[in-house]
Amino acid sequence: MSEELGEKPVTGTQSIDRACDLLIRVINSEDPQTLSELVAATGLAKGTTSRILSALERSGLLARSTVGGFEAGPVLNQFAVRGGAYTALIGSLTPAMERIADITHETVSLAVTGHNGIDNIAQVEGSYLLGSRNWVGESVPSHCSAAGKVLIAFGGATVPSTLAPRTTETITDFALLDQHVRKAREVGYAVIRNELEQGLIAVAIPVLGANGKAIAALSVSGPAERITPGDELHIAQLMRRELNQVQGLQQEGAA
Amino acid sequence: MSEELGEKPVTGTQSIDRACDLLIRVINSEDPQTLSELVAATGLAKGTTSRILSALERSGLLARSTVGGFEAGPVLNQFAVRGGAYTALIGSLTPAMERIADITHETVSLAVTGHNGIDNIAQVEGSYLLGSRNWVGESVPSHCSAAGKVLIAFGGATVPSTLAPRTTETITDFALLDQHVRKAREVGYAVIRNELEQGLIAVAIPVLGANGKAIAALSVSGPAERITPGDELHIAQLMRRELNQVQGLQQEGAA
DNA sequence: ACATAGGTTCCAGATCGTGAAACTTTCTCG
DNA sequence: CGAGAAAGTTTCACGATCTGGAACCTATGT
Repeated sequence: MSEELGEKPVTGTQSIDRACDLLIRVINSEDPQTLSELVAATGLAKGTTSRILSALERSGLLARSTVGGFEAGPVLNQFAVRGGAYTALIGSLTPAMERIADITHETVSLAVTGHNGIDNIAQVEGSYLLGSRNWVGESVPSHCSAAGKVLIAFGGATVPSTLAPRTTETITDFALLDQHVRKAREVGYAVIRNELEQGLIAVAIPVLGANGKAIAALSVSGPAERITPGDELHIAQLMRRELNQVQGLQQEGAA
Repeated sequence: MSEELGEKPVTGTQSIDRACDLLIRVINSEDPQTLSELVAATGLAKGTTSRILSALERSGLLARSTVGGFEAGPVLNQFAVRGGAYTALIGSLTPAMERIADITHETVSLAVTGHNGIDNIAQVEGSYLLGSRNWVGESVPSHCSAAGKVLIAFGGATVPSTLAPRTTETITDFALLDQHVRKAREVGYAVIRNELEQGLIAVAIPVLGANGKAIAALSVSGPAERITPGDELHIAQLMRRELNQVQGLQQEGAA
């Protein structure tokens, strides 16, 4: 999903690249992945795939599920219970997110720049029945996410190499995206209206780290019926206010 | 740490094995690991190590820390926020663990069989000041852990290939370990007294899965001054009683 | 018992990874 | 500020290592 022309070929790691690809496919899958599924998905030879998976299993990164197929192994699950790098950040911002959710009644999300787009790492539900579902652990392209736009605007992410459309209103033009990014840098927040999904509005502000660059983005999202263009500034200001109250703590979350 | 004589050589994955080793070293380290440190630790050539780490970084499994050195990358951190495989198990048993801690005032731990020994995946502190520190995310050898003994006894782990001593009382004799394991299977719980650390006593019972095998172990641990041999049965019975109350939920945790 | 799908092992061949050294970049300290 | 060292990256020829097809297992279902 990121092999663009002009990229240097990168040589000397074929087998490792394949192993990484397999590993990531498995750990990003909800269900255990069987050898055959992985062979089909990657196009590798069956023997090769089997050998690589066995190596990953031997190291404890993967394990065979009792129901058949591969899943994350003890080494990774153990890593997960230790918490990972985002826990400090999430911990410091959760109270602010809860207050924002209380006031707006909308879903509040925390996102960081991931390996392939913007990763949602925490979420607090609003009280409305109609709201964003829980997408913690999922990624979205940066150009059609409010969090993505502010992260780009404040040095926390780079412009993606392609602007794939998600709706008819998704920004697919680099110049237009640049305009939105400049605007975000100017006003301190970014918005998406129907750009990720029809009817979905989101407003995001950057969470700035010690070096002045965005390390994360805080966002409020809800349906177009409830969040009007006139609400955007108000929501952004609310988020900024709440975020400022934990500004001291926020720094630890950086790194 | 597990290359014993008699193991089949396993060929065809040298580079992948090296990559896994590097990856695991990095994610199991508290601090970012620099290239030089990893070169020194693994004995690999500098160029080779650099190339492998670059590949792991490219895939998002590792990332370069802002302070220098490698740390877990976005792909793994994202995996961690999704929770990993143990969350269901931990969630279902936490209430029971809290009640046990309330009654005994001692530290209660939950452990599973890991890739290299017994992994502690959850812990509830007792009220005593003197107690086990938090060792969630750490592993201990199965032969000197109460959890390890019951896991072996109830089919949830295998006897390690070597019995390394941790104290003068650590079991280093396979026959003696077998006696302890049989005893555990007979009475339904296992104990360590000074075998992991001088003065540390622990009592563990198995958490049985759908197939009748142990999927985890619940344990209470504290200093020898407080947990006398006479208390062991009592503690085991208490744990069993509390565990039985969530028996229905427990099954989901299997897998 | 047979057939089928899913998975593992084998093997010869050449592709791919290796390591030493050269090179570049980033610190460190006089 | 500049020299020197330390840390990291790239290069390249060589041959060890990985590859993929096919044979070989082994469950599972009919």
